[in-house]
Amino acid sequence: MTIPAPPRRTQAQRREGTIGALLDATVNCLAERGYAATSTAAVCAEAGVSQGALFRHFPTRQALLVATAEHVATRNVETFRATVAAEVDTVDDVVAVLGHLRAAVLSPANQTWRELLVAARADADLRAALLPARESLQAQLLATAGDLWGPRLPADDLAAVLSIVVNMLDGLAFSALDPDPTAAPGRTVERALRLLAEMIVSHYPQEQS
Amino acid sequence: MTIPAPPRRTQAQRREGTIGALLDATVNCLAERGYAATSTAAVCAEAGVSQGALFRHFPTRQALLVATAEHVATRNVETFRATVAAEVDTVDDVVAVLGHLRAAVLSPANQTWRELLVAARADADLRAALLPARESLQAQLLATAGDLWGPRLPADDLAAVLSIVVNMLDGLAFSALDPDPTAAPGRTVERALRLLAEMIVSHYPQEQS
DNA sequence: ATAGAAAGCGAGCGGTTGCTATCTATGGTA
DNA sequence: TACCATAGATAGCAACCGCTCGCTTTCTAT
Repeated sequence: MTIPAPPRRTQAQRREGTIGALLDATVNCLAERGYAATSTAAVCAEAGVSQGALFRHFPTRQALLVATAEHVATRNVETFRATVAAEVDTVDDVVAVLGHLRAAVLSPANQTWRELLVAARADADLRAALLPARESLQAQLLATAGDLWGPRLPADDLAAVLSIVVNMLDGLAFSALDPDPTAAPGRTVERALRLLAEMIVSHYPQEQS
Repeated sequence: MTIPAPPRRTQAQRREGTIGALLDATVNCLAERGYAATSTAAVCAEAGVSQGALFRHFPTRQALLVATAEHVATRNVETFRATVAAEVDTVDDVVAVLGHLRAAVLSPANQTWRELLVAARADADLRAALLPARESLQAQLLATAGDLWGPRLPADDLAAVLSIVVNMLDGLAFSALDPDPTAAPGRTVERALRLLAEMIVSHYPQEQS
């Protein structure tokens, strides 16, 4: 009948725990319900934490969102890095990479990032906070792509190809109205990705090995 | 000292006038301040109309936004149609068309459409209202592109190319953090557009005339 | 053991939101 | 003219928002 002894945690552990829960909850809320519906109350409910706890660690809602942005930015970099860790020679290889990238772009972390991006358009402070994270993300993405394609094409062209690919995938994700965008809305997306792969490979033929 | 005689307007004219003013005001609010800041009060202030007038013609805020979506959808079709009304033979021609398309995508009407797109992700009713408009828009876009490129490449490939182009431009617009995305954030966007044009032209060489 | 600091809680405050109820003004109709 | 339906204006309501404040609980240092 006795209440089980609560686990003993140091203050830093408690702090880190609730902050982590709040950040994860914010990511979930943003990805599932969108920016407007991500109220402090909703985040606290999802995190299993009171509002007082939230405002102890984040002075304002905006601060929480900025912290969440930086949180998912690092996650996204890791995801991308893990996604393109493959050899690319044939068209099918490129198609496979594009498919994996597409799945990564549709992940909750990237969904959250996108939600924050559009919100930043109407919020100068959030925009200022997102800019460096975005540049760092792009730089790391470029470096990762360089490891894969470096010898195959000049650096400027690599940035251009990357811009085409990621912006297309982002545009696809932004404009997706269906709850599951990978479901069959016609094959034109798959066809477009394969066409893009063919164009890239034929425009930059592999070095003779 | 007498108040100048108010112009005599029929009821239908009054109705149409305020509805038009409300729709235009909603487009402006969405494009400039974003979805969340587009409150009924803000729209009414921008339109120079009372809230009572708004709720007479639109039973709910959502209905206003849905009507606005259909409003800008037709506008966007016209814009696109006017944008691609050019001959395309050389790479420079394609680059020019892509540039015009980019400008069109960054226009307020398309900005509004994008704002509604992301809002629809968290709003089933708005999503249901946007779906047919989106399909119609895509179909008309495809038809227009067919007039330009029809003899040059098979229909399936045309849809794929179109998907690549518009999704890339959309992604570019969505991810733009700067107030003026056309300003010089490096030349990589221009480079990417030119590269894309080269790829398209070389992949689908023009028919011998 | 005890005092102080940090973490967490939840009631509540001012402000804004979408929307309604009530009233007046205006155009159509006999 | 008299009458009515429609259009528009104004005031205000209930709900929700971000955020604050006083309080209790939990860890740390002496």
